[in-house]
Amino acid sequence: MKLATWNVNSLAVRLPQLLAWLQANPVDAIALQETKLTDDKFPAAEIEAAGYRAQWFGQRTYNGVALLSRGDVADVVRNIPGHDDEQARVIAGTLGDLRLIGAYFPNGQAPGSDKFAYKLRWIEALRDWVRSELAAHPRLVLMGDFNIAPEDRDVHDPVAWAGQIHCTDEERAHFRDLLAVGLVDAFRLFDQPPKSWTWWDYRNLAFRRNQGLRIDHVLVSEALKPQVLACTIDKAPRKAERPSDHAPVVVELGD
DNA sequence: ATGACTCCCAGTGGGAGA
Repeated sequence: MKLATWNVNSLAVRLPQLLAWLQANPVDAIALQETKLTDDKFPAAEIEAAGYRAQWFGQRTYNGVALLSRGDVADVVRNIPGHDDEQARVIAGTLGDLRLIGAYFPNGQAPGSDKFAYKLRWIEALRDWVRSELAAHPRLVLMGDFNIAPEDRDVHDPVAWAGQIHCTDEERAHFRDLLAVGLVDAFRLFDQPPKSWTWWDYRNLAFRRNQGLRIDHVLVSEALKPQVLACTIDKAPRKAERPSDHAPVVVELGD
């Protein structure tokens, strides 16, 4: 079984690339972030024609998430129950005996800003909810754009990024608190090439220079950890014409 | 270097992203 997460930075723009990627990488499920579409504009027909069922939850201009899967998902949840939020950032569903949660974490803009405070509160609410989800669903995957580079080795220039958004001690502590509910970073279960990133700035020839951050993650529950066979970043879509600034992350689970 | 690019909604510019 293969799962993926990809911040597409506008599904309206990236739909052809998504469909091509799914044809080349027929994963069992994929979580999408930054669809930037109201629900009435979601391209459900095109996605169904490509062989995927879809659940979606969006809004105009910003945010928006979706969960695509080969089979039907059950018990779909949109956003964090009990956490009032105008922003469409979470979609969850159960595929077989796997609980899948796709999330688009707030950017946070700058340490000390209102958006930064919102980011931290949002992560705390997510953590509390994921803890309860884990109790009900031991086989759980939390994947998406976390907007956090967990360690310095996830940053192309840790000195320049020190204390900057995505790299602050507070964000990293919140990431560790999330792991502490019983999750593990699937990417770090394996030896990985140095300078592995999932996002590269559109500016500065950042992709060509491989100047990026690893901010998109797949976290698996302790119960799933023994079944993780591989976790990789697919840089190919970042080389396309009009790419998203993020690359997909793919995880393979054994039986 | 308070830059750079891309997307969106706007409307011939500006906010946000990361």
